Amino acid sequence: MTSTSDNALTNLAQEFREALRLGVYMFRRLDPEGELTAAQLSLLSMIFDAGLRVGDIAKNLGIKVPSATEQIIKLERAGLVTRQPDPDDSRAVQVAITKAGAAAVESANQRRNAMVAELLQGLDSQEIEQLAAALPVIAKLNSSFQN
Amino acid sequence: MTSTSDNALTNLAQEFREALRLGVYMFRRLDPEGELTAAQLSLLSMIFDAGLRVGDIAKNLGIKVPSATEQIIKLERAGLVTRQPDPDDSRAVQVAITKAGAAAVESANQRRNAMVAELLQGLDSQEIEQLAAALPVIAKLNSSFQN
DNA sequence: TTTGACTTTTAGGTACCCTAACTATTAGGC
DNA sequence: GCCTAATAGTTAGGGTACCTAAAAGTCAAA
Repeated sequence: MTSTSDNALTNLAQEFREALRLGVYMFRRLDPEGELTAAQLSLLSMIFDAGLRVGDIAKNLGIKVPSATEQIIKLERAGLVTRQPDPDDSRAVQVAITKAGAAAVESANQRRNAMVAELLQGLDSQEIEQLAAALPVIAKLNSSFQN
Repeated sequence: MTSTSDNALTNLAQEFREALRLGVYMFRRLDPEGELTAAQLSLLSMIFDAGLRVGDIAKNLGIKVPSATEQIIKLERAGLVTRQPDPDDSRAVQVAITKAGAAAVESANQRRNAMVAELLQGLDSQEIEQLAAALPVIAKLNSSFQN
């Protein structure tokens, strides 16, 4: 009989979903005047250190390949990434960040982090600790939800 | 000198944003075959117990009134909500859930909660506690980010 | 060397959000 | 009792970011 713990887990699931739902809105509203949208920043951050192929980007973002292509083309037009055929596989395309792209990422991250950090100042030290302790758990959940 | 704690807060902000970013994708993929989209479920859940006016719904969802109107009209066409003029204020519109709407919410919540609960089973008891402790904190952050 | 599997792009849609402008109703000052 | 200002919602038009289906090019293996 695990019905009690099952139920507790379901309640937690409900709360988690609710927190996530609101988080979606918060995430979207962070720095809406900024030079990069949330989706663009996510993509650029991913290739910040090393270039990736379109398929890898799509996979890491959790979106389909055509959606990734679309974003990448927009970023290329804005001069923030380059697209070059993969020397080892001519079917594939290597996407790399440009200097302008890297600068945009850093500036956007700075602005958004400052906004969130300001929100965090409304928390007391215990809440800060609770949040910090849970972030790795959430990251684990996110990574365990593949497909 | 608060530069050290400022920096810690900024790091936490970065981690939090990252968790949220991944959470957005997870949230989007929950039960994509379901009868209700995530946005529809959020709206219907909100009026599950008692009807609300369009403006209240928009406010609670964190979206603008025209966006709420649009969703509500779609739900009305699907037979999941009703729209009736507020007897106390003829400008206002009361949105209430129908039986079909309530049934759809319960079924959708059940499916989604089950999916998340299954993910939660991959956590140990300490991680469960850490997550549970942080959810109210995240809710507080979400609600403190208005506009 | 042909066939089937991959990688990406193109084409056409959909969901969900926005601002600006409009209609209808209410409420307050005179 | 009016006129005006504020409020509630809808309509119109637009944008972002996702999707599926299908096409085009390349690879790899029988």
